[in-house]
Order: sequence, then structure tokens, then C-alpha cells
Amino acid sequence: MGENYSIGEFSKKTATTIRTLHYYDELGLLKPSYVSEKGRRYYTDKDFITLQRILALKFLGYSLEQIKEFFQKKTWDLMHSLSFQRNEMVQKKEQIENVIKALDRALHIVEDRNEIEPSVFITLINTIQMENEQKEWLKGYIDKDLVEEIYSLPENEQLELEKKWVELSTELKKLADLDHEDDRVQVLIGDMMSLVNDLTGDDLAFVQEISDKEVEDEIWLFHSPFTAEEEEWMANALDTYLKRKGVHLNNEDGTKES
Amino acid sequence: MGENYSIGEFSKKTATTIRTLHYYDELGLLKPSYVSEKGRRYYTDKDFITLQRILALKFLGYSLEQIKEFFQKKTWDLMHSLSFQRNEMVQKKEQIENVIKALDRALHIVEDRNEIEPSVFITLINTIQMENEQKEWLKGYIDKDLVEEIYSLPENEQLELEKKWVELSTELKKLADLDHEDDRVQVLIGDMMSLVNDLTGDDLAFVQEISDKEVEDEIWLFHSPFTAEEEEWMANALDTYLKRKGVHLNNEDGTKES
DNA sequence: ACTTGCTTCTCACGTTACGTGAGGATTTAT
DNA sequence: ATAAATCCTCACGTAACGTGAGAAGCAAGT
Repeated sequence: MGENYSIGEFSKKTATTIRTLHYYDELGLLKPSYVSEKGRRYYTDKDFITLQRILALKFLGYSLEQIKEFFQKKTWDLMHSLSFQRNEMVQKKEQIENVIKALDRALHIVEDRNEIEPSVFITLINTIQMENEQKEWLKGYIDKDLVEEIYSLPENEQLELEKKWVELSTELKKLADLDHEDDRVQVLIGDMMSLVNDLTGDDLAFVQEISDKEVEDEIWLFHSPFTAEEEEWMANALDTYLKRKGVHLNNEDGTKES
Repeated sequence: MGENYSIGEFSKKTATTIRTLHYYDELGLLKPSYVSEKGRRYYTDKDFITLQRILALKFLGYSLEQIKEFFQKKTWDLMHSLSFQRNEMVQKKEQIENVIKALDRALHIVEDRNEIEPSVFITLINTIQMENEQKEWLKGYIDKDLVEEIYSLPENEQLELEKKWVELSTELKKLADLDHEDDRVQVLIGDMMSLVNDLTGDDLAFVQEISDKEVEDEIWLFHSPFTAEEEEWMANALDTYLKRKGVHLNNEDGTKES
């Protein structure tokens, strides 16, 4: 009951390490009730209660420094303190949820194809990570409602789109040594475009718009998975594609039969 | 395009502090493409891509050390790595959710009564924190199904019970200088008992059972909000209560009218 | 050439809550 | 008394930078 425990006994009873008790002593958070002449620490039941307090507050996410203050201050606005702490924790939780979401999406894409281009992978993560910033950024370039629409896709459609995008990007990178007018390339470019169309409706022009914008002074928000050379190659391929498409459209508009 | 950026320019473009870039250089994570004779660092677009990779992986919760390894290793089991990371994050999330739950319950109790006995408060947090450990512990003493039943109460009932428990504990502590046979004390003890009854059905004996158990060698899992003296006082009050109740019960059993 | 002013450089200590020895003193058991 | 536990006090290590301190580099104006 009213016994004195050596630090070893006390640490076993409380499932706390000796080092931790030393540390709390050093901080002045929990001084043992009795210290022998030659410096040995002895704890009592009273100290146990103090330790419980410390552990409880630590569990709630307070730092040892804050706990020390609580112990010293007479007045402690519990209500305010608790709800503040709650906010902190909720934020942390949301942050973690974002990470989990990103991991899930990455996993979904990686699951069948165990190999993935690092650059494509990184771009994907960046896209997920900066979804919100990107939303704001994109709103500067295309219609706001459209942006909201893009990001309000149902979960699984989003996943499928991402998957397709990864596949196409990967394939395109593989073909980067072919001529940009090669049919295989043009097919992929076409697929890429129709993927974009799925998102943007039929506003093909928006692709051009975006690529023409000035971004000199801004922070580099994201980069494509393609190198500078690949980007140029793709730009050419895209030009070719649009030209042919234009012709094709004209054909359709003019004479229905080729 | 293919420019060289000073560390200041680069840090602005990438929204990364200079110190961070210094640090990554030191770790060998991101060495600037070019270093002048007198030690000035100059970065290029290639470095930007590397930085993006670092940031993306950091976002997913990897340490800089791990990221360094990823960069060095030829083979990188992405699938396994990602799902492992997912588990880690989910655990973290659950931990935080527990904390939030505890904060919510504490807030609910504190909300009207802005003042609360520290000892009562700590006990409450401990109770919440160690709910699972307690469940296992209690199962050693009372019926397992009963334990499950206690903890499977609907959310709001749980909250109300806790609230009542805090109120009663607080009131009891206030009356601790009165005689344990005082009627006001006995009323509170009665309330406490009926609260316990709400949880345990009519098994009054279980209170006795628990208090008689040996706990000498075990880790101290929890403590009551009462001091040693208060506990003795309460034990006496409880004795008195049970005795009177016994008489009363006998009365009821024997002669229905007093 | 000199001064002003801005940028960058390299130490190097501070942060948080302990973990992990090192080396010596003290207590307990035999 | 001697061996075996236990405990003591330094004191460095951790992760990812933040934050000066003091000195040097660099472009521009006088």
C-alpha cells in the first residue's frame, strides 16, 4: 500500500522504462517521492498517480512541455485546450487519409503490372498529392465548373482513367524512338486524346490553350513524365495528329464517303 | 529551359527552403548538377525532376534514408513496398482515431461543467485509453459475454453513463469529509450502484468480487480517482450501503409493507 | 578601386522523447 | 567477503530540418 518502490520495481509495475523515469525526473515532471543519500530513487503510490496523469495527457497528444505547464498552472482551460487538440488531431488524420488514398490509387495501378516507369509513377503521385492545388491552378485556365466536374468523378472511374493514363504514358515512352508520324504512335496519341476528351467533353482546343500558357515566373507545380526531348517529340506527334484529325473532320464535314 | 539556377532561384521555383536543399546535398540525395569553383550550387531541370521524386516519396511517408535506398537499388518491389506503407499509415490513422474518440468523449463530459476534478478526468482518459486492455483484464474477473455487452453499448448511452459517472465521482469526492453513514453520502453511493447495475444487470456481488481479487504482481492497469483515504471511506460507505440494502431487501422479501 | 547590399557558404547548436551503451558506485544475495 | 544485481551519471544518437553566426562571393553604383 504505502510502500516505497525502487525504480526497477516501479518501472515494472507501470510498464515504463527506467530511462523514461530518469527523463521525467530530469524534466521535473515526476520527481520520486524519496531519494536516498547516495542518489537512489524511490517511488510511492502517489508517484504512480502522477505518472498516470502524464501518460493520459501524452495519449491525448500533448507534449511533455505542455504537460509540465498544465501541472504548474492553477487555471487550465480544459474545454478550449481539448477542442484545440481535437482540431490538431483531425488535421493529422486528414493528412494521413490523403496519403492512404494516394497509396490505394497507386496500388490499384501497380497491381497487375508489377513494373512501372519511375517517371510515370512519380507524376501520378504528384498528381494525387497536389490535387487541390491543381484544382485551383487549373481553374485559372479552364472553366471552373469543368474542373469540379473532372474531380467529382466516381471513385472507380477515376481509378480506371488513371490506369489508362499510366498505360498510355508508358507505351508512348517506349515508342519515343520511332518517327512521330508512325501509325503506332498516332494510335496512342489518339487514345490519349480521347482519354482527355472523356474528361473535358469535346474541347480539344483546351490542350493547345494549356500548353501555350506562360508559366515562367510561377512555382513549378508539376511536370510531365516525359523528358524535354520526349516532350518535343510528342508535340510534333500531336501536331500531326491534330492535322490529320482536322483533315478527317473536313472529310466528314464535306464528303461523307472518302 | 536548360538553364542553371542558383540555389535561391531554385528554392523559389520549387517552394523548398535553401536549408532543405543543403541538407539533401549533404545526404547525397540531390547533388546540384553543377558546383562552382568556390562552392556555389547550381541546379537544372534535371535536378527538379529528382526533387519531385523525393517530395512524392516523402509524401507517401517514406524516410529520406529509404528514399536514398530506392534511388540506389536497381530492383524495387513497388507492390510490396506500397502495401507495407499502406499498413503503416492505416495503423497510424487508427491510433489517431482513438485519440479523437477520447477527446470527443472528454469534451462531451466537460462541455457544460467547465470545471472538473483532475483526478476524475485522468481516470476517465485512462479508461478510454485502455479500453481494450481493460476488456481483456475484466474478462478474467467477470463473465466474458457481459464484458462484451458493457462495451457494446450504443455511443450516446456510453457518453451519458460516463457523464453520470463523472458527476457522481465528483460529488462523492466533495462529500469525503462527511461521515460515511451520512444520508447524502448513502444516496450517492446508491446512485453509483444503480449505475453499475445498469451495466451489469443485477449482479451486485461482482463489485465485491472485483475488489477482493489479488492484483499484487500485475502491472497496475488503472487506478480510481480516489485517494487511499477516500477509498477506505468509500469502502465503509459501501459496506453500510450494502448492509442497509440487505435489510431492505430482506424487508421486501419478508413483509412487503414496511 | 571601393563601397554597398544581396546571396550564398560552412560550421554548429536546437528540436522531441527517449534508446543505448560506458564506466563506476551501491545494494542484495550467497 | 565476494559475486551478482541494480542503479547511478554522463553523453552521444535519432529525423529532418530551423535558425543564427561569421565570413566570403558577386553585381552594381560611385
